[in-house]
Amino acid sequence: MTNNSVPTLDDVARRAAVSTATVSRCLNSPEQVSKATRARVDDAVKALGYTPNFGARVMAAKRTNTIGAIIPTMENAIFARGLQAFQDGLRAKGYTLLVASSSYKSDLEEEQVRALIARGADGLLLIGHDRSKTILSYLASRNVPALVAWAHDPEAVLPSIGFDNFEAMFNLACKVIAFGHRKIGLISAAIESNDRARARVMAVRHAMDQADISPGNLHIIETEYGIETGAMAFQQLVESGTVPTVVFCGNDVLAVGAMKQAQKMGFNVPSDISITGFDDIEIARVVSPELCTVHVPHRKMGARAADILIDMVEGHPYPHTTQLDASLEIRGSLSAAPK
Amino acid sequence: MTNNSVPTLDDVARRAAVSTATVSRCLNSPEQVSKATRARVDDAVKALGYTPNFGARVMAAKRTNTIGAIIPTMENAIFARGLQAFQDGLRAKGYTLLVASSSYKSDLEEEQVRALIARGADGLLLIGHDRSKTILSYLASRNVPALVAWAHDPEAVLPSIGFDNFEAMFNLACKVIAFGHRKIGLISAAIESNDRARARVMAVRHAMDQADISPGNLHIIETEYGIETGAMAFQQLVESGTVPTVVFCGNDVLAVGAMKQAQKMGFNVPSDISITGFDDIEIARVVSPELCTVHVPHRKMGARAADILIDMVEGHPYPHTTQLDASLEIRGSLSAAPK
DNA sequence: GCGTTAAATGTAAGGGCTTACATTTGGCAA
DNA sequence: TTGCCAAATGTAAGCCCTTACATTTAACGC
Repeated sequence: MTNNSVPTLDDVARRAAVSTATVSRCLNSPEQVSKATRARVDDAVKALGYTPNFGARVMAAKRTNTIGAIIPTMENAIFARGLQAFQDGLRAKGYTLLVASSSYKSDLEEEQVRALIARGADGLLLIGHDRSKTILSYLASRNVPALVAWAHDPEAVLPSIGFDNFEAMFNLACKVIAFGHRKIGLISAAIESNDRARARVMAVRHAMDQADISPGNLHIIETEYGIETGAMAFQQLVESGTVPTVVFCGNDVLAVGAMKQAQKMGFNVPSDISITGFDDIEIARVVSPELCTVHVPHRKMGARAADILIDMVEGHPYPHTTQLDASLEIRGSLSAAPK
Repeated sequence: MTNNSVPTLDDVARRAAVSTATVSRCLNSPEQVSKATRARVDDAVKALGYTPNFGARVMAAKRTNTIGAIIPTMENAIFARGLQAFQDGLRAKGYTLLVASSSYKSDLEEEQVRALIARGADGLLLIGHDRSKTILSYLASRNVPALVAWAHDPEAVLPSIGFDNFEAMFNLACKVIAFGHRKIGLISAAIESNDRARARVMAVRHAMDQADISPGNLHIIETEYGIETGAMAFQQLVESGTVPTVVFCGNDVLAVGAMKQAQKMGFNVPSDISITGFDDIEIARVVSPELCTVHVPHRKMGARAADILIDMVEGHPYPHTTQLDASLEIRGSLSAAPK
């Protein structure tokens, strides 16, 4: 480079005594360039410390090799883990991940969708099916493929990969009911605009219905995500009336909070109160008793999501929905209902 | 737009009957445009569903409003939490976060640095000071400001925000030694190219030295990050010779693994063996006994890091190093050494 | 050595935006 | 009314790549 600024394709071309087109080809489809030339160009690239200008590249090629992901929060281990696998999958195929978080707020999510697309995301990973028509039509109009993860709904417009939240929770609930539980507490994440949480609640209701347990025996508390909030919710649950014999929790974090609080309040888990979670993150095995929960294959989901989304972006065929199995993990925090 | 493709500035300009320059100004410095015109342009933007083309914008403006962060892994709650705060801070000032993870590998980190810069990151957040000269000079040559977090070293080339890993661990070690412990185990993350881990190990050594405890009384096991690996490391430690009365762990996750394993092997924590962690993530309070650890202000660090990095990027003055306090959390997993 | 063809390389046209500079407009003092 | 100046707006030059198309080179069979 003649001056002290960042080198461009032109500088490389000049130094290697070839045209810019050849340099570009060296970088993008080396097989089209003769060995000798390629070597010369590579040397020049190295000597100048050249890195292609992203903006220019995007403009010229109309592709960014960037995939955006919008998750509710990075602080939930479940998303972090899935996302790590997702990123590894993307990296393996030359894509970069752009992450944004919506804090479980749908207007924020909408903003993030726009931001990511504005930045040229070739495709988007979203969590759950709940979102406004606005977003959907925006996605459609911009022609950006989007994949929904952590949910499974063959009916939905967007393709998805995930497990059946309803079914998984339903299975758990049936199991719990078979253990003799009739007075049931449920600590859930906010249900509005969170189809996963909603499905889980509905599943418990449905299982109770099938077992002829009056809906009046179900007490639901909605709260934010967190150990603390789980603990508070448990306390509220207990103080607000009859003590349940089992408390379903929308996820492991809430469950751990609930369990801690139960123990603090003098209940024995599980002989006084059983507690169940959802997700099977590491913390589930760390508490004692170990948390009975639903195992979700986060990593697998992330990895597969990467493959599918890339197929979508590159125009290859892909499955509209991919269902993974979520399995019950019956552990110490669940036992028969006290007499 | 005349055809069915994505609308451009030109389309907006035409529809609002102004020049492209005016539209651009409306978007970037609205105060330069008269109210009436602005309204007209805004309408056109909305009507067309216009979103600026990122690539073009980057090319023309040479700024991306993007900050890159390279963390070892998203799966460690400590980074996830700090990063969430970091992102919130960036968002508040109109920046977007680009995340990459290096899996604790320095060559991978180097690759990611290049990738992020190639994508136009205006600034970079890195973890820890350990990295090759290559990276440093690359950063310098590209003129991209970088801030180091989770570490504090006034001597280092790169500005940093964090706490003094050595001092924090030293304080903890002194406390532990004051409890009468002499046979000491240490489970650490890999030390090579991880200055935080190294500082923590050195701190224990130093504290022992000061207390005239022979270095022979220290047994160190290096292992990867994870609950499982922590458990295995503990087992290895115990089986490889004299049983220590205390086991320092490089972080909470390892510590939890170690504690679980200790209990599984029939040790009582803390009366047989004390165990300490580092980070004070949620899990530390979930295990029983609660984990004695060092509290690190992750969120604060993330938030401050965002502010500082933006100042760097925008050319404002900023502190070369910012030290935060890491405080001891003496909890149940630490007690006096057994007689 | 010639023609034919494939491989290698070059030429140059965008791509959508920002911004320096040029021009127009409108308000206001004289 | 005129002239001046600031505010508002317009014009057009890049920014740095990729790629369609054009051209040159090399290889090969005869």
